Amino acid sequence: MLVKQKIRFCLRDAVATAQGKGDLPPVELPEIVIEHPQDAIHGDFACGLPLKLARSMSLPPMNIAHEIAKYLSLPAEIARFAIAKPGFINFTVQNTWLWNQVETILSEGESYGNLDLGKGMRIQVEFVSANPTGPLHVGHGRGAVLGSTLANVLSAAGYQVKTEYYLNDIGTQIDNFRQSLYARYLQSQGKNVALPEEGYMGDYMIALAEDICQEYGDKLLNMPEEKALLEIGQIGLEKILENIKEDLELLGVDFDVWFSEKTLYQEGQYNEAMAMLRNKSCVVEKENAVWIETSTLGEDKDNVLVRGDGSPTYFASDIAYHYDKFARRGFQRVIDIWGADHQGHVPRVKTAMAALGIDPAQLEVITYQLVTLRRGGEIVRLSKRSGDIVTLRELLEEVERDACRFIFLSRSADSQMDFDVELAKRKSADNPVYYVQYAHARIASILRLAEQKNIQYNQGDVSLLTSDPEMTLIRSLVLLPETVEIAATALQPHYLTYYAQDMATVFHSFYKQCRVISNDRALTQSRLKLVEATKIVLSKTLHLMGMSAPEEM
RNA sequence: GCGCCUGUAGCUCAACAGGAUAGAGCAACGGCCUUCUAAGCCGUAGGCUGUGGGUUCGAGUCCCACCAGGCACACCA
Repeated sequence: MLVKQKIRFCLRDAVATAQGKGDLPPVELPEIVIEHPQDAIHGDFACGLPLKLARSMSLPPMNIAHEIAKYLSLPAEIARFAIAKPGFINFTVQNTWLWNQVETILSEGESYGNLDLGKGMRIQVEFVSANPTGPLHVGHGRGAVLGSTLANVLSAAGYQVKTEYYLNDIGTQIDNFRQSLYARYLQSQGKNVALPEEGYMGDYMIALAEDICQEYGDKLLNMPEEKALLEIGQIGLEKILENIKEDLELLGVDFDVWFSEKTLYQEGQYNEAMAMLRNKSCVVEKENAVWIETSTLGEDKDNVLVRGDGSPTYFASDIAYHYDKFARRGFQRVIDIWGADHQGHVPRVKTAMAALGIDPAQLEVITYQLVTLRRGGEIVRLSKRSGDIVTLRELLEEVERDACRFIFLSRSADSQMDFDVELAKRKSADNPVYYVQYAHARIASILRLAEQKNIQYNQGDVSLLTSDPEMTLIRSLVLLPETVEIAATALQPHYLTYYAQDMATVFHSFYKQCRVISNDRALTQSRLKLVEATKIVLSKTLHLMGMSAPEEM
């Protein structure tokens, strides 16, 4: 159990005791929030509970604090507490506990920081899921980094995580893609044909068509259009999917499952979900189409499930898909990561889940704001169909993977993001990620030197670590578990980037002030333990973020 | 027009479900390498947290109104 939690309990018990003895009025307790004071002078943990209780108890906060204090029985990790105006109770941890944590980190290695929050619960994280009709663009990169990091974090927090990419391999856009590609192919073969009105206009389609010409020649010319369309569509899809997979690999992202939309129609999920909706009588036929009456379920309007031409909409597929996640595969929680342009879709899907008898709270959708791309001062507009896009590949050819991940990760999903390609390229060398990795490499270098000098330190005495830089460093190390906790609970992996930077700052400062390998044999051994623990924590944090922890730079 | 997100230092962003003096990086300025990596350290400067009300012992954070930007409101996905 985290120390934070133990403090929470000891406060709760103290209030209950005080209330039992009649020293405090019997009011209901609010949630007890334990935080880290900004100023170290106030100790390691702080709680403003007396302030929160002042109103309901009609007593001055300082009086409440003193009453609580009378009955506090401190957990072993805490050395002392203090009451501070206007009504805080501050706690300071035992040095022995901090020293023990260094040993704990050394013995646990990179499993340090892992938690049992999820208790093995099965959770799915679905992300990217871009249509295989064109290359990934920069925005998809953001979703990919967000999703893969979140999956790592949840896994560390004790969930059984599966990652998934939903492949839209059927439907209107795929038909459109086929026709666009076929037109480009015919053009490559010297035919004078026009592209479909709303077709995919990007130059990559020309390159793709030429690529197919190289490989297949005029083979597709000599077959009926119907057949050629299907054939070329399949070939094109596979090639683009291959590209998408390469892009994701460059970004260090992979998936446990690639889920094909088409299979929803082949394996019955679609029919089952639709039948269930009909049974709940929230499906009607009107205006020559099949609708779900979402308006009677709390939405603004009804939505079409099956078009006039008999083909299901994306929404219908999505209902079947999520039905599959919960009803067939039994995930207890599902996290979807979508671009903000799908924002409006969230309540509809949740409403449909409720109609299927699935608790909508089991589905959590994280929408990330769109990436605005700049080249210098100029804004680049993104549109796959018009083709004027900056691809993820283009970005990755210019900006290194770890740097790219760090930039995407260091903004909260809610905030719109400016990604200046020029800047990212130019500044790649002083991106914060290198600052963090440099700290790791520096430690590796110290440990190499210790090895060269044949210094054994497993008998090192960590209680020799008493100076400010040393204790500050240990205090930073022990924040890893709660950083994982908050990132996993809030589903906000950007906390990791800030923790990583803090860790590096504290280490670099320690490094400047404390020589590790010195003539003081005993101190050398204890400091070697400390820096090795630091290396573990840095490495773990970098790995959670999907970045490398280099031994040298 | 309805809804969602955002507005914090010159720029890019944080602020741990309301807390103590709002923090980093970059850019600017001034110092620090005969010792384990200077991709580093130490310091200076930079703010009416978009505006106006409200709730609270306490508001960047919650509520209302307004201003500005983004997204979305399809028988596209």
